[in-house]
Amino acid sequence: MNKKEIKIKTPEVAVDIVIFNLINYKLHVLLIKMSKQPYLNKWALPGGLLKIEESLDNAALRNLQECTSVKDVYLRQFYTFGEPTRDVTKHVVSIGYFALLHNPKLKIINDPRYLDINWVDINSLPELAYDHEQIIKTAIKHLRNELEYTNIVFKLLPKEFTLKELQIIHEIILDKKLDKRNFRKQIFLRNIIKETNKVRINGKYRSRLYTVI
Amino acid sequence: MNKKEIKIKTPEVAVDIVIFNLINYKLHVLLIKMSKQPYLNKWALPGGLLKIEESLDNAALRNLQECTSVKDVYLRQFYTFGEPTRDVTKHVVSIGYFALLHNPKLKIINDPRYLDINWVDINSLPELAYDHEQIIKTAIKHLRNELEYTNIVFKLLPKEFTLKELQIIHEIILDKKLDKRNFRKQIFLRNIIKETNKVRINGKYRSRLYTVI
DNA sequence: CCAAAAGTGTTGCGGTTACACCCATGT
DNA sequence: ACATGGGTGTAACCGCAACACTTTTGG
Repeated sequence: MNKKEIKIKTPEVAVDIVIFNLINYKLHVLLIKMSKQPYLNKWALPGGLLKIEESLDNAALRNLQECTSVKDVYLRQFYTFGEPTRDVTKHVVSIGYFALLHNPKLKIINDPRYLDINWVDINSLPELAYDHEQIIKTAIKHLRNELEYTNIVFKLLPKEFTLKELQIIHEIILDKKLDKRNFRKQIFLRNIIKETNKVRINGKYRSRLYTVI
Repeated sequence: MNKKEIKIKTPEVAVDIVIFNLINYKLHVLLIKMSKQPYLNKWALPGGLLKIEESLDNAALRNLQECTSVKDVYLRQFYTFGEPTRDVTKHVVSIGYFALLHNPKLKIINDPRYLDINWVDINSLPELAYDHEQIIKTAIKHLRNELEYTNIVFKLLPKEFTLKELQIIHEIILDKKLDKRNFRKQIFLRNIIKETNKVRINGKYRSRLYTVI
């Protein structure tokens, strides 16, 4: 008698994490390559089943930390995906989280479920396992929406950043060009950053560094 | 050998529905009284376990229709609650939905889980089972938020309504007084309602009825 | 004639947008 | 000297908020 024969069929619960990171002024997400059928060699989001007596936020953080070494991370639930067909093998309801962080170290993969791990530009996603493309698209919408109400964008930047960088991130997430002077006016008006006395030297150009208040 | 002994412990999945309705110009939610320990005689939200191979939206609609007779209903997922302690007996992850409707017929209760069913003013909630108070509070926040972006508020009104009624709903949900002239200007500007040639007579007063475009 | 609700416009302010030139520096 | 990016201010416009009186009608 093995487990499968006696298992009572109920939907299972998982979390999937859309981990955003900015590389070369492009928004990337962390993907892992799967080691098992039916999604062998397909890319997918990090994630996994919720453990009994574990909170959703914990499960998200745990799965995040299996891939990256991070301390201060913005991690937020944004939507739950439950179509019975989203996983071809069984019915799994997945709670979507997105994370914002800045160039974290990736951990060596020691998870047998994963063959590889990589940052992928959100504009050049490969074919993804499950409904993970939809999850990423939905995450981007929520990220865009939150940008307008919160200061989460700083989580994608290093401690010290230039105004140009800050503007570019806004442009990427909102997917439109912004006016330099209006952008700076607005930022200063909101009183959320302050000058440092440092300057970033980039070739012959130098620009002032700022930091979050 | 019974089921309990061989059951593999995993979190279960449920949906809970916050059904909003407007009664006497007050926002109400539908609550049911529970028939079983440990929440015997406690009020709770309608809801129930997700069936295998059932979509979340379907589960929400099914549970909604067990209580009310509705055709056109606005039903929307807003957040997922998964604290292991939210149900004292087992670990249930619950996907929260809210529904907007106008004075639906309540069905006779034929669900053995329910002793009673009732509309309750959101400002005089009794002590609730599980974390349902938190779920309702969260639903109200999301309702308020959506009000600013969408036209969902009409789902709480009859087909034909007065501008006064429309304004009152906005005031209730936003929890603040609005200026009559500004409100009407805005509504007309948005081009979302049109005049009917009917008039509501209320005692000695009469006001024009409008309908959604 | 008085009380109560319906209905109707204008003005001012504040925030957003549009827009162009100078500076510093490395080649 | 010139090419490139960094940095800065003003004017027009639009949406939002504040605000009060007239009309109707039942008692």
